[in-house]
Amino acid sequence: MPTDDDLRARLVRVGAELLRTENAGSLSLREIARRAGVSHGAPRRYFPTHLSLLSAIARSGFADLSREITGALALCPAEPRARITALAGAYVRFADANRSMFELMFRHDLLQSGYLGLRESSLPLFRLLVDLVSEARPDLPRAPEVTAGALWSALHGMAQLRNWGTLQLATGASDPAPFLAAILDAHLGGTG
Amino acid sequence: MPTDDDLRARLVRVGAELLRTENAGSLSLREIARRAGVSHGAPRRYFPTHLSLLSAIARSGFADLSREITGALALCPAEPRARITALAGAYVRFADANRSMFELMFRHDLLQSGYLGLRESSLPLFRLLVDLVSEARPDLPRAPEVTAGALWSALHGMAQLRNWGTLQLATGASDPAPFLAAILDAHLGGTG
DNA sequence: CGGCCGGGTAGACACTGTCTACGCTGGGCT
DNA sequence: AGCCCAGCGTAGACAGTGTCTACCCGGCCG
Repeated sequence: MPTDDDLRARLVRVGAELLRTENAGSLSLREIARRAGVSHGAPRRYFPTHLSLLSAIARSGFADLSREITGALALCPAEPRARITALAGAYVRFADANRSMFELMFRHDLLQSGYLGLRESSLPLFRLLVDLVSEARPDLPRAPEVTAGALWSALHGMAQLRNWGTLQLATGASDPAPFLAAILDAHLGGTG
Repeated sequence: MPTDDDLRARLVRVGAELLRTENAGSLSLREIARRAGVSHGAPRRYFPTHLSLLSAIARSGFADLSREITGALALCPAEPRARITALAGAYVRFADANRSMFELMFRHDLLQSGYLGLRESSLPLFRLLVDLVSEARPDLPRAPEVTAGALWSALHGMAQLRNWGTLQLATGASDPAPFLAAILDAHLGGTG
């Protein structure tokens, strides 16, 4: 239980923990400060504004997501299609397991998106996807960036709609697997 | 300029207008009341809580989206593939043109999603998409709900990622058309 | 005419984010 | 040694917010 590190990191960690029980809207600066055991003015030393603290928390969320994805890729065969499947599964699973964090991570109104290069946090993920796509299907008629962008859109939208509950309500299916399979098959072709 | 209708409708309209310049996070109850020319306690007569007012505003957003989509479908040939393309274009265009409203519409943390059947507001849209899909490709191996869900996920995710700016940043393309084409081709097959 | 009730006002309360002035504490310099 | 200062955190103020409550006023019905 590392409580002896610097306040900056502690605030981010406390915020991320709080995000597992509270929703993104109720992540108040003062509450984070309280749980971190400091006064409400203390965070200001490290984060000039509420939004910048939230941005740092979101950034830690991207790091977690990155970890989960690389973790899933580690224990999966080298075949590109299987790797894309693993990546997609990890993405959707993360969104399911960390609903509030996932929502915060893509809330540009809360996030002063330029701060700390937050928007860029997802670029490595995208590049990885581009590589996997062009490896899996070097024969695609479109640029791999386009296919990868479409694929990512589908993953992200599915995570979001599931997070909102609409997809389950509309289709009656709570298992994301069929949709994932449909998306991957559609963009990468068949089951091969 | 209808300012003579009841306060309930006026509040929703003022909120929607405000949402064209402010972002979803700063849609305060008191500000809406001010712009509507009433005291800060007045909305409470019609909306017991801030969230319920926001939900009503989001609902009006779904109505607008619905209008735009049916409008786009009206001036488009009866061929199903073309109609799906029109629907998709209208969806993404709406998200682009009404960024804050689009974001509010899918903010489950703000929206007490059960209120006024908000979640259900998107069901007709989905059913329409299911019908169009099964009409366009009656030979698909999967249930049309699955394909429609995957398609909707892709549309929605693309709108969201574009709203956030990531897709443009990652791919360098600001035109949604190639991605839309890729998505539609992937799920509906070729250009036929 | 009198009561009443829908619909709006105004003030209070706890809470928030931000700003500012103030302490403490430890380390480096003369 | 003595001092001073920068770094770090505290505490209070301020405007603004959502919610709650008491009040008020005008039009309606009996």
